[in-house]
Amino acid sequence: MEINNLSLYYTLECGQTFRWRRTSDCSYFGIVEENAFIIRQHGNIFEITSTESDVEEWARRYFALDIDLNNILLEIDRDEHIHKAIKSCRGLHILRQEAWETLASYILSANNNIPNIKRMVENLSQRLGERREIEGYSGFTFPSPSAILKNKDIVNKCRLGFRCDYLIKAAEMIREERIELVKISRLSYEECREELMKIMGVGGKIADCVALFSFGMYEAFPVDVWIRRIIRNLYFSNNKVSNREIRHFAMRYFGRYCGYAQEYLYCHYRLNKPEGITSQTVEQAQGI
DNA sequence: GTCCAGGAGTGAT
DNA sequence: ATCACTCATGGA
Repeated sequence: MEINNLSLYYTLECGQTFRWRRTSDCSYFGIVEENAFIIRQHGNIFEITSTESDVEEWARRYFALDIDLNNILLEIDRDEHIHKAIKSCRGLHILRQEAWETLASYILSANNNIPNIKRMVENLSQRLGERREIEGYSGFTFPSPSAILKNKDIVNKCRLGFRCDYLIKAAEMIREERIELVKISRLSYEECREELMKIMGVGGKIADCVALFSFGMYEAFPVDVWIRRIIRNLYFSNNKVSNREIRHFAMRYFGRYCGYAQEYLYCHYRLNKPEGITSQTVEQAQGI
């Protein structure tokens, strides 16, 4: 299918999802909900192979192709810093990911790094998810709350550290319907954030990640150590400033699509200056 | 051995 | 409200 202005590299490797693997020929293999996918990009032509029947409909939803990305980027393009990030991460879309997996993954992200988060998510999936295969690649679905609760002993062996209890308590809240993610997704952003923060192990940052990366609430601005550094450096002359102040500043400064500003800044400052990824690799992965 | 990683809970002030 | 401390794990 033809999709304009979508970069698989920036979209799948900017850190919003932990479930995609770049293959040797720079296509991507991943499991999303119940299905396995392989996506190949040649410029603006995307070849999607999947166990899912309607891949075009899936892609429209998952990559949020209904949004007007150019208009969003125009609105957040406030100065030369963000302008540079927008230009360098061309084609980065914020995904609409499944809510439970997103919540669980970001609970595991606390005081953790991306390779280790990926390892933990993969560990859980291998042990408690269902196997899916496509074109010789295989992976596992992310375990449901009930699958996790039926196998707490196995969860305890997944090396989740202090986050293990948080994950199990969150799964209990979901199963007991004390938290209903579908309902929460329909609330206003502020109410949504408040509800998510009732979950043990979910503070403001993780609530914002779920709101942004699952519910498409672009007014959310998650503040992690990297975005904190970036904002402090670019807009506060490295002066002392709290995470709350950073968040309020960014929401006011970038406006209703500040979540996109957050992701472009994060991606630009992390992914475009990576160790181990040469610019050549980047270009290959971009499908140039 | 030390420091850091897409933080959050707890308790003291 | 804001601080300091702690939490388990793996990599540099």
